[in-house]
Amino acid sequence: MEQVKAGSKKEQTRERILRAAARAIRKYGYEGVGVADVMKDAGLTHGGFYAHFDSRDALLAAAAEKAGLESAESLSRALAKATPGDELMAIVDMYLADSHVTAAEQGLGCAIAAAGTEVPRQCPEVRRAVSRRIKELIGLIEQQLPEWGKSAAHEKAMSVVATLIGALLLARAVDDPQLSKGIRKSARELVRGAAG
Amino acid sequence: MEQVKAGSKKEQTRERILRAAARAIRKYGYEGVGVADVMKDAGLTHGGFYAHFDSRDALLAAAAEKAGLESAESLSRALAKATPGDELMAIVDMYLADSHVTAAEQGLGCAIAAAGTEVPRQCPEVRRAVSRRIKELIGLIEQQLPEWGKSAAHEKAMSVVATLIGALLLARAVDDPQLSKGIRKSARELVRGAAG
DNA sequence: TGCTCCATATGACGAGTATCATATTTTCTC
DNA sequence: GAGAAAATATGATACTCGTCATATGGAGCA
Repeated sequence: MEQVKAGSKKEQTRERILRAAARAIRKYGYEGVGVADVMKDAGLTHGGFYAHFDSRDALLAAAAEKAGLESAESLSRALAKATPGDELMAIVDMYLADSHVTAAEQGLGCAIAAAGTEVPRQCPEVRRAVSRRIKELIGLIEQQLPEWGKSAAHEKAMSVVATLIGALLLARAVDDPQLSKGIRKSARELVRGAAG
Repeated sequence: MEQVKAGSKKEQTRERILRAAARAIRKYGYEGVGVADVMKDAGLTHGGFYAHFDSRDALLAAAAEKAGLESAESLSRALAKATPGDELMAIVDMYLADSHVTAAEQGLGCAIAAAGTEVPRQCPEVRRAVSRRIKELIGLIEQQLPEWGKSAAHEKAMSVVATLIGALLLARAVDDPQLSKGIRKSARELVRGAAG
């Protein structure tokens, strides 16, 4: 793929396609991302797609990266607004909120909880992007656990991320709203106990 | 769909199709289950499929149920072999073992960790089957937490299941084997701390 | 052995897919 | 404003998918 000047028209279009693809991943999963639909969502027709990406897989990899960046930004915003000393639970409460359960339907929220089980079947580029994103997420949680040593904080952060993602996955999967709420509440308590 | 006599030839064939479909869900996810491939895997040709199931969705729902039953049996076997008093950690260690990370590639292991993020997009029958299966799993863990009261055990069980599934999802998604192992180890410690 | 019925196979249809060659429109430069 | 270059649209190809109508085969019974 050739070089594209920053800020050029083509670059802006590429960005629109990428945003649409990131939305599609959260809404429909990796397998559900169709070139034609993404292009339509970006306000374009399907044919021009290959002027921007070498293949559908290349799009998926770039979109996975994009989705990760968007989520990290969202977490950083929540962190900035949190009351000092309570940053971890602010993240947890945001992640396990009702609105995050339904967010995927609108193409918003955590892409790992929305399509994570498809990642092992994706091309290496996607897997690499997602792995990077997961490490970032762990690092972000790790920084909110200052009372433990660096190594212990890292250990705890990994399990906290696992609990959050697992809880959101289950909360979205079950068709019983009360169970969905119960799962998230209990995950919150588990994290609080482990971090407090 | 008409009634089928138990033990009849047709029933046996239906069972073969179902097993093949359950394998396919774990290998390729719900969206990756194709009627033709499943039939071929069951040793049949694609056309005869509709003599056994009304639609692909009906197959998915039945296969989700089947996959849940298979996993429950597997857990029960592990439970029977565990040393008394250590049942919970026996389950945890089996669930987070190296072999379970790679199991999906062979169509084995937990279907929720293999295709759970696709469940919200499936038909109501699939969602119902999966919800039932999740409740069973929570109940099974709950029974291994006798030192807590019934209500507290249920609370804890939900978060334990979330942690296990989240950890396995992440361990399968990342392309760094060391990180995969670290995530599972830390999840194990979190569960041990919460249950011990 | 011959007939009937159940189970499975063959083959086809229409819709949707990724991909690409080519045409058209838009944008920029002189 | 005219011509050049970039960006996007049109249309086609080859393929896969779920679904179904119909044909074939084989088992059990007379």
